[in-house]
This record gives sequence, C-alpha cells and structure tokens, in this order.
Amino acid sequence: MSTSSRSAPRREKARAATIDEIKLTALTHMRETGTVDFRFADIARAMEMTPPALYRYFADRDELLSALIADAYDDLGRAVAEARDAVPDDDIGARFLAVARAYRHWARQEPQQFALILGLPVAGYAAPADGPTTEAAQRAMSQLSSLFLQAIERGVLGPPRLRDVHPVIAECAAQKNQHLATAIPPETFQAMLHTWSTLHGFAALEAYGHFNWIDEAGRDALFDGHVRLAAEVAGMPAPKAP
Amino acid sequence: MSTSSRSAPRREKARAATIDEIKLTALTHMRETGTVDFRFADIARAMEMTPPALYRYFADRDELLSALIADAYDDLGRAVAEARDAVPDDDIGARFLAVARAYRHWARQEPQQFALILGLPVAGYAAPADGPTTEAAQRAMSQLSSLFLQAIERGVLGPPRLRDVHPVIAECAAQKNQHLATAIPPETFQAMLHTWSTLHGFAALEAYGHFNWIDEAGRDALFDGHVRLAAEVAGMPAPKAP
DNA sequence: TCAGTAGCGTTACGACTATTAACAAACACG
DNA sequence: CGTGTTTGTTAATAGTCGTAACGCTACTGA
Repeated sequence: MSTSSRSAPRREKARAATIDEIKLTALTHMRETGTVDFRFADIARAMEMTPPALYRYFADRDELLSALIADAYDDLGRAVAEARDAVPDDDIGARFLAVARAYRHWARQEPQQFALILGLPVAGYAAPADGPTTEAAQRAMSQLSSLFLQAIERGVLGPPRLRDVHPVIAECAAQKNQHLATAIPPETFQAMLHTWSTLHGFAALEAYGHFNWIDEAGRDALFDGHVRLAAEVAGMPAPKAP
Repeated sequence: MSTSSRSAPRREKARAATIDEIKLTALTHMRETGTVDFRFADIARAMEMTPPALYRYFADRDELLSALIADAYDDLGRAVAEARDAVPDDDIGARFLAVARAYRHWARQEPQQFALILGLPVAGYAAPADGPTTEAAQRAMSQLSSLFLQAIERGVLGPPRLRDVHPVIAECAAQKNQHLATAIPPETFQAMLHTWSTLHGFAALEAYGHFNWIDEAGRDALFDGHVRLAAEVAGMPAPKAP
C-alpha cells in the first residue's frame, strides 16, 4: 500500500484548488440567495460537475459546512487583526476603534458568514467539542482581548465605569487567566464582555437589515457614537488620531 | 357561490384550531432540532396526517414560515409588555430593568423564534413590504420606545451620556416623530437605539450559546451589570425597587 | 516502455422531500 | 333529502441527498 503519495504535490495542489473552488462556490451561492443554506446539486451545477463528484472532497453537506464555519472564523479574525495592526500601536484608542469598525464592516459585508459563526447554530451541524472550529473561534475572539491586554501593558486602560464586580465573575475571570501570560483584572474581564456584546448587538442588527429604515449616513454616525460610548464605559482611552 | 360560509362558526373554529396545531407542531420540531427549519412531512407525521393535507391551511412552506414569524413578533412583544406592566408605572427604572430582563429571558427560552425574527432572514422568505410581519415588528419594538416616552412624560429621563448628536440622526429622529404623539428628542432617539443594540447583543450571544463557557450565575451577574450600564448611559433613572 | 493503481468523474439507483392533481368522505344548509 | 363546500386521502411529478458501480486519466515503478 501507499505506492505513490510520497511525491505527488501536483495532485495535492489540484485537489486543494478544487476544495477551495467548492467552498467559494458555496459561499457565492449563499451570498446570492442571502441565506445560510446551499444545495450540493447547485454547487455542482455551478462548477459544471455532477453532484456525486463533490463527495470526493467532502463526506457530506455537514463537512462542507464545518469547513465554511472554520473559514469564516479565520476570515473574521484576520480582518480584525489586520485592521488593528494598521494603526500605530501607541494609539490604543484608535486601535480599538479600528477593531470595532472592522467587526462591523465584516458583518455587513458578509452577513451569511457572520450568521454562520455568530448566529443560531446551523441545521445538522454539531460543533466538534475539540475540533478546529472551536479553536478558530478562540483565535478570532482573542483579537479583542489582546487589545485590552495591550492597553493594560501600556498602562492606558482607565477604570471601567462599573459597579462592584460580582464574585462569580471574578472567579470566572481568574479561571480564564490561567491560560494567559498577563493577568486580566476581573473588572477588565467584565468590561471586555460588555464591549463585545455592545459591539455585536449593533453589528448583528445592522447586518440582518433591522436598521435599514435608517439611511447609510445615519447608521454610520450611530455606530460611531455607539462605539465611542462603549470605549468610554470600558475604560478605553480616546483615540489620539481621530 | 358562497352557499354557506355565512354561519359556520363551528367549521371556522376547527380550522383555527388546526392552524394553531400546525404552527405549534412546527415550533416544537424547531425546538427539538434546535434550528430554524422544518419539513412539511415531519409536521404531517407528528399530526398523523398526510403532507398534502397541510396545503389546505398554508399555500406553501413560506406561508407557514411567515405566520410563525408574525407570531414570534407578537409573542416577544407580549412578553416584554407584560413584564413592563407588572412593575408600578412610577418606577421607570425598574420598568426598564424588567423590559431588558424579559427580552433576554425570551431570547434564551426561545432561541429559534428569536433567530426567526432577529437573525438572518430565513431561506425563501421575503418579508412582505407592507405585510403583517412588518407591522408586528413595529409593535414589538415600540415597547421599548414607549418606555422612553413614559420616562420623558414623567420628567425622569436624564441626559444621555452622548457627545453631540449628528445632524443626520437628528433628521432621522424628526422623521420618525411624525407618526408619534409625543416628540422624542434626537438624543433620546439615539440613546434608544444604543440601548436596543446593547441589550440585543448580549441576548443574542447568550441565546446562541456563545456564553456557554460562563456558568449560569456568572451570566446573570454579567447581564445585570450590562443592563445597568446601558440604563445609566441612556439617562434612564436607577430603579427604586431593586 | 508498459502494466498496475490511485484519484476523479461519470451514470444508475434508492429513499426522501415539496407540491399539484384527481378523487372520496364528511359536513352544513337549503 | 340533495347539493355544494371543506377536508382529507392516494397518485404522480420533479427535485433533493447520498451510495454504488463503472470508466477514464495520469502517475508509479519495474
């Protein structure tokens, strides 16, 4: 067994390309229909293949779905990280703004992928407990926490506008800190989750069209105020460069 | 034509009951599978009928979906309104808290219905531009704005912690005010949307399981702080009765 | 050079779904 | 009682997912 497969990079490359094309076709189809759903038959048609051929690359629809979810996490994480790194690291406030804007922008641009990873879990898809998607999720969300860490390290993170932190949350924060190099104080931990929820709420409502009755400029202004408020409340410094 | 149908309340009652049963069965199925999807065949099976029989009550799957969406809006609106009215109307702060808790509670209890109305628009369903769902949506969301109106009328609404309101938003608020008896100042309008977004973000993330790594007590404490912060920022008075 | 083989794509098939059409029973009402 | 509406059934069409069995192609190794 295993006669070849030692030196067949050509085949592997073609295979990877086909896999990418399948995923892209599925995505395109989801974008066109505006939903989180696809038919193997449609993908095959668009690629000028017959449906059973796809089973050479994905065991079933769920496996393709899992791959798309993992990719979506990666893409969101990448988009956010890129936006953050495009801002000088001595202006944490501006970095925060950039992160928030990237999150919103990605959600608007890719509402289907957004729903895929942050909406109601999709039909037939059960997140593998320790699989690649969970890991990807952690990576994507850590973009936000890393920003708070930077702020702490630079000593620019003010006290969040919070009442006393509930002991249960403090304990939860402590548990989370075990895996981190720099410790996050409980009130920062809470502020972080507050920030994420606040940011996510706007992004989700807008991405799904529930703000469509407000015109573009109004939504932009609204989001700006929304995020600045969240930053203030979380103790994030104001951006130096507006 | 129209021989009977003038006095056949018996038939109509049975028909309404069947319609309700269909919707309930669909909901149950969605709850069991944890997704926003159902098969006509499954519903029919559960009701011990044959699939084509359902077409006597709904023209197709989309029509049933539309009905479910309208019902979900009604249910959310009802739940929120009930929670609000259960609190004495001289304690606006407590009413606000009750409304927020009801929103969250409903989202957690009925994640599928929540996704149905506030998630990514569902496959094959196009919201009728002027149909019953739009109206239902307005009614449900007006629960929140009516609370702000009450606060204004009683003069207990403090200034929201906002920078200057963008003229575009002011214009948008003015446009919205045309349909209202009492005028809502622009900054309140903005505070309202900020509140909704903030509240919705937490509710959605939690309902879809993205806070599952925090235990129940922690989430409760988190939500409490989250909402109190939102209230403070929006200028809502603190609740008298905690 | 040439047989062997792994990978890819095809057609053929079974089980299932949404939806329509044609038909039968139950019911309301003159 | 007879007539027509309502509600359910079975039969049939078309499209889905997924499996099985079959070629074709291209690379491998003697």
